[in-house]
Parts: sequence; structure tokens; C-alpha cells
Amino acid sequence: MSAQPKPRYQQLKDMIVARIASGELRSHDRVPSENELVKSMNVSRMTANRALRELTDEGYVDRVAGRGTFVADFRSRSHVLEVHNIADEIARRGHTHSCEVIRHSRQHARGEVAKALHVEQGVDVFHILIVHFENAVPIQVEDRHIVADFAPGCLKQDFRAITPSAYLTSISPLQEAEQAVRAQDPNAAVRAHLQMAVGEPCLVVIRRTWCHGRPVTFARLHHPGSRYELTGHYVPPGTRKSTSSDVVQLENLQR
Amino acid sequence: MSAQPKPRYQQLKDMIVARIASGELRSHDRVPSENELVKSMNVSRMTANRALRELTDEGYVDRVAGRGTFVADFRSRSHVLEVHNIADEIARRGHTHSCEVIRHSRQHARGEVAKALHVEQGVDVFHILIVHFENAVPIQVEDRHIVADFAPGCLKQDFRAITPSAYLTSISPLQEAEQAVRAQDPNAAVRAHLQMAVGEPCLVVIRRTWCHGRPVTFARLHHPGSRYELTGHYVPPGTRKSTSSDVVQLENLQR
DNA sequence: TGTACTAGCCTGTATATACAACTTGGCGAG
DNA sequence: CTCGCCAAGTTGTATATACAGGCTAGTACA
Repeated sequence: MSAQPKPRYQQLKDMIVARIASGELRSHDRVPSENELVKSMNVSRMTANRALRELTDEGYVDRVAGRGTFVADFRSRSHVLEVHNIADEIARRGHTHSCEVIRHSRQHARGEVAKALHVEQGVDVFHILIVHFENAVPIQVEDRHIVADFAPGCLKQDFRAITPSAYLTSISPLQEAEQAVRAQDPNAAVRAHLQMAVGEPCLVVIRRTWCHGRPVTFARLHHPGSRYELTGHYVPPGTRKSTSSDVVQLENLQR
Repeated sequence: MSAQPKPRYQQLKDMIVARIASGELRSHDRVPSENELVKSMNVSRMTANRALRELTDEGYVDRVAGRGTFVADFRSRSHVLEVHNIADEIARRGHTHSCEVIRHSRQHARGEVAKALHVEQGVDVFHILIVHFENAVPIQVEDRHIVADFAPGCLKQDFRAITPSAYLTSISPLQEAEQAVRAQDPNAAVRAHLQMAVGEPCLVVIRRTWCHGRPVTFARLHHPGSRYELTGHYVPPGTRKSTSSDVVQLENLQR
């Protein structure tokens, strides 16, 4: 590949990320300390420090002076990816989440789903169809396909207790995500699930997520336009104090 | 505030960011080199190196070995903020952008606009209403208010040549942004501007942008649901090569 | 038994030093 | 005049060293 080798701090980072990605190091596991890396990898402490410090900035690990360095919780990683878990989102608003599992089965991938997941026609996938409620009001229809190889225990999961999103982030870090947001009229089934008036539009989020360079899940999330909006707050990296807490609501959605 | 002083590398970063924010250092200006900081700030070169390296990671400056360190282009900063310029977006698709300026005037802020911009009722703001076309097809109605103090030369701008978004990023770095995305039915005026069928929903983006801790502009962007979608691609920080280039289209919007 | 202290490990920061690679400008040889 | 080379300045990386401060476990003492 490249004539000259990667810098040593980058080699250290790659090595540690690889051990996390492979599953050898899991969330909250202890990562070798700087002094251990000095001995085992034959580098200076400053080099080990740079590697671990950059991994901290990138959200891979957490460091506590006096205790050590630990693999970060995948859930906080997924927040970086702007991939939200609907149950957490509702809980953050102080409301109660519930859901109804409409479908939860193993299928053969066809057409659009096979293409989106980069698999051949007929490959095994799980199909999950769930309606999510916020304070008993339907707010999202989640239509999700998961590559079967990636989540062997999927059929045994109780998705009334843990959302598919939370389940997926718990079994491995989601490393890459792609999403599209559209305004569309719903079909009859979605409109019925969401108890929407005729003519009311849907906010549709279509999301694909990768792990280890391969597509893992493909989700189509329909939301009632009158009861749901996507929000985001962007601050420059390196800003210590986010002002997100004192942001006022732009305007009331239900006016 | 805090009993113990900030670390020296952080003081260096704060000092340089302050000089950029104040306008003393503008895009492409040269930032003091590591050795100059060593002498003037009385720190070691490694400390100066850490400050400048972190500012590079955070997008404030660009460094070139052998040449020096330079203030980054604000346009690349705004990309970090996920604030897109519709003209660039269209150009990236290889299409041609044009627009029609419907309104471009000075007004007194009222109601929702005054509240969103954190100003008193009656304070001077500029109001801009523009329809953007992609290959002569209307694709966005931009309804934007700008705090007058922030952009004194606004009325002299020709927004057919440069979009308001590009104009704003050219006069100062946009440091913070907040946005909401909704699916809504358009009112008659928006529907006419976008040449939309009756019953077709709009994808609405409502965006507020800050500079130096104060709201500067408030924009409501309406897009025809059948002809526009928002897309995003998220990779973990620290990933060297983004795979965004070889991402396949999820599916054709016009099916 | 319970409390206080301390030794040892850990991270966080800061410095001095060194070498490699890159860029630019100037100088000298042809 | 032009080409090539070299010196100076710059970033990028790596090391050795030092001290401050947080955390924990074990030990000594009451």
C-alpha cells in the first residue's frame, strides 16, 4: 500500500479499534494503560498518551485519572452517529413509550431490501414491523430488515421491552449510517397504524446502518407530520459547553 | 470561575479562536507558527503543536508541512455544521441552479420572527423570500430573516448571484445551528411558487443560526415532497477514508 | 472492629530534544 | 537566462523526563 509505515500512534489506535470491533474488547472493558502500552508495544508514554487521548476524543474510550481507560458504551457512540432510539427520545421528553409488534419473522430478502442490504435475492433477513406510541399516541411505524447472519438471536428478542435500535447497538457498535428524510403521503396501512387523517403527510426517515463495512439493517420509519419533527443542534467541535440545554422551542408544532 | 487555571494548550486554542472570531484573523490568513508561539507565548513547542493540531481536527485551521498554519475557509466550517447551501448542493449533482428573488427588504421583527432571533418587537431585520430552481424546476422556497445589525450590506447584495447562505458564511463564521425538519401541507402561496399538486406535502426545514452566541438568521425552507429529500451520511470521527463516495442511492425518489 | 493513612498506579499536563519530510526562496553554476 | 541545488523555516512524529492530582487497595494504628 503506502511505502512508509503509518505513524506509531496511529498503529496503536488501529490496534485498539480492531480489538473493539472484533469483540475482544467490549463496552466497559479495561483498555491497556499507557504504561502497559509503553512496555508491550515498545513506544514512549507520550505516544501511547496521544493514541488513547485521540480515541477519547473520537468516542471510542473513556478515561478516568487514577482508574484507567475503558471502552466507551456503544450507546453513546450511536448518539454521535445521530442515530436515535425512539424510546430514549421519548423518555428524554419525560413521556412514556410503548409499542405494538405487528410482525417479527424470518424472511428471504427481495428487491429493494436485498439491494439496500447488499445481499443476494433470497438471503435470510429478519423483518420487524412495530408501531411506537408516545403516551399512547402512535408516533412511529418502524419497518426494519436485519441481515440474519448479523443478529442470530433476533427472533428470541422481545421488542416490546427493548427497541430493535437498542438491541442492535447492544450486540455491536454501529459504525456508519446513511439516512434520507422525505415528506410523503402514507399508504393506507401506515395511515391506519398511525391513526392519521386523510391528506395528512408523513415524515419518512429511511436509514441504513453499517458494521464492519457491511450493511446490517435497513429501516423505514414513518411519522405523522402533525405530531413529529426531527430536530438537530450543531456546534463546532471542540466547544466545551454546548448551549443545547437553553435552546428555546422554535414554535409549537400543534398550533 | 475555576480555581485552577486552564491548561496552557487550551489557553493557546482559546486565544487563536478568539482572534478568528473577532475578525482579526480571516480565512486563509497565516496563524503564528509553532516556533513563533514558543517565543511569544513562552511555551514548549509540543504544547504549541498540540494546540494547533487540535484546532486542525476541529476545523478551525489548516496546516501544511513546510508552509505553515492558516485559518480554514469558513465554507468548509459550515459544512461541518451540516448547514448546506442549496446552490452548492445542486452543483454537486451536476445540475444548474437559478433563483427568483420575490422579496428583499428591511422590516421590523414581529411575533415568531422576533422570538426566534431573540430580539425585541420592532427591531430591524432583513426579509428575503427566494424561490430556488434546479434545472428550471422549483425545488425550494427560502423565507429568511436576518438581524440587520449583523449584515449591514444585505440590501446591496444580489442574491441571484450568491445565495443568502453563501453570503452569510462569507461575512462571518456561523458557529452554531439548530434545525427542525417537518412534513407539512404548504399554504397556497408556497404551493404556487413550487408548482406543486394539490395534496402533495412539503418537506420543511426550519433553521436558526448563531454567531458569537447570538441568533443571526432564521430561515424556513419549503421543498416539494415529491422532488426533494434530505440526506446524511455519518461516520465515526477519526475515520480516515469516508465511504460516502461509493454509497449507492437507496431508491429512486420518482418511482 | 473500624478508621485513617499511605504506597502504587493511573491519567493529565508540560518541557526539552531530536530527526524526517515538505516548501519556498535565493544563490550559484552552466 | 535557466536550471539545479541548498539553506532556512515549517509541520509531523517520537522519545525521555518531570510533576500534579485522582483513585484504590492494603496496611498500620487506635
